[in-house]
Amino acid sequence: MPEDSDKRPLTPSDRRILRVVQEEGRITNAALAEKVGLAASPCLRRLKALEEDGIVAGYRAVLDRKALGYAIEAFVLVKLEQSEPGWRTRLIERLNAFEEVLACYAMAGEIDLLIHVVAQDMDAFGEFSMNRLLTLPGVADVRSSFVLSTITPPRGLPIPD
Amino acid sequence: MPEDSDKRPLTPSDRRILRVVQEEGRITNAALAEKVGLAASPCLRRLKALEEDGIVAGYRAVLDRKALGYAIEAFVLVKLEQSEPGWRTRLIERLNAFEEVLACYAMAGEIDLLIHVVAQDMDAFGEFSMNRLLTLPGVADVRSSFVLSTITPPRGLPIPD
DNA sequence: AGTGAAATGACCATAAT
DNA sequence: ATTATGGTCATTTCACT
Repeated sequence: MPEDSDKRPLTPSDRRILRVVQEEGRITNAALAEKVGLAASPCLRRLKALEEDGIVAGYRAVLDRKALGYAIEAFVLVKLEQSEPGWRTRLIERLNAFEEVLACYAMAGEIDLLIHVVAQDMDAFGEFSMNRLLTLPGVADVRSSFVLSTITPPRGLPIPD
Repeated sequence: MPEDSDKRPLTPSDRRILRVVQEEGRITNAALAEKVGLAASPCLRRLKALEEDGIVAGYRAVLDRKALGYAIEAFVLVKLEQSEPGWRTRLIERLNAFEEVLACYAMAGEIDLLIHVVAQDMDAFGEFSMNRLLTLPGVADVRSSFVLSTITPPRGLPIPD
């Protein structure tokens, strides 16, 4: 039922625009136009169209995790119990309410959920994991894997030609 | 040895700015100033300072993965072999060269690397995983976990008061 | 191309140290 | 007094029609 509205094919200009704004989200339209080799006016129209179509879903500042005091970054692997219908909605709400959750994915296979998390320190992480995650209704087990270093920092999707 | 230069404490205004730009990275300075209750000029000065200090590391447009034709999103768990010094640098280079890698983390514990990946379809994913990842020198084993749905879409860090 | 809005920098005010 | 904050205004640049 959720249908991909209309997949207008991307023009080469669109692709160039996407490549740039994915890396420099706050670039001015004037500078963007120059980079992609368009005049300002058509460049802005294309960017707006990409936003309109949801291809550009939004813009975010990327903040420095450590500078903000989050020493711990981890991925938490969650197994769920077989449970009543409706668990999903409630669980999503509860998870989204945890500020330390950066992202959460429902997965195929052994692990049911993969949760990307930050915490100020190990104590805070332990409190989150033990007292808040594990006690959620439907959660059977949690296992945590800690990030030692970021080899490839989060970056954009490839934009094929 | 890379030391956190100077941790200027964040003012309440800084925090408000960070909360906003993390969600609306392309907001105009004028609108940002209004939202955080500052005049345009000091607001811009603070934002620039936050960028200067690396607290704001950059800005990115968030693109729609499916709209761009990536049906597959997965996390690949990699185990490495004991290997010669210098493996790390070479491996990082090789990994970064793969466009389908959205992020890659060195992890503590059983799994050595966690790689966030997209692919157009299963064929493309298989080709990447089998022919390109697994054949990298030093890679002992890869296991893939596929994303079924995104429960909490990637969002910003919590900014405490 | 033109008009209104935004960005940017020079300068001032106030308060806390 | 110095430092750190915010404000006002004038000029340049940009967004958008």
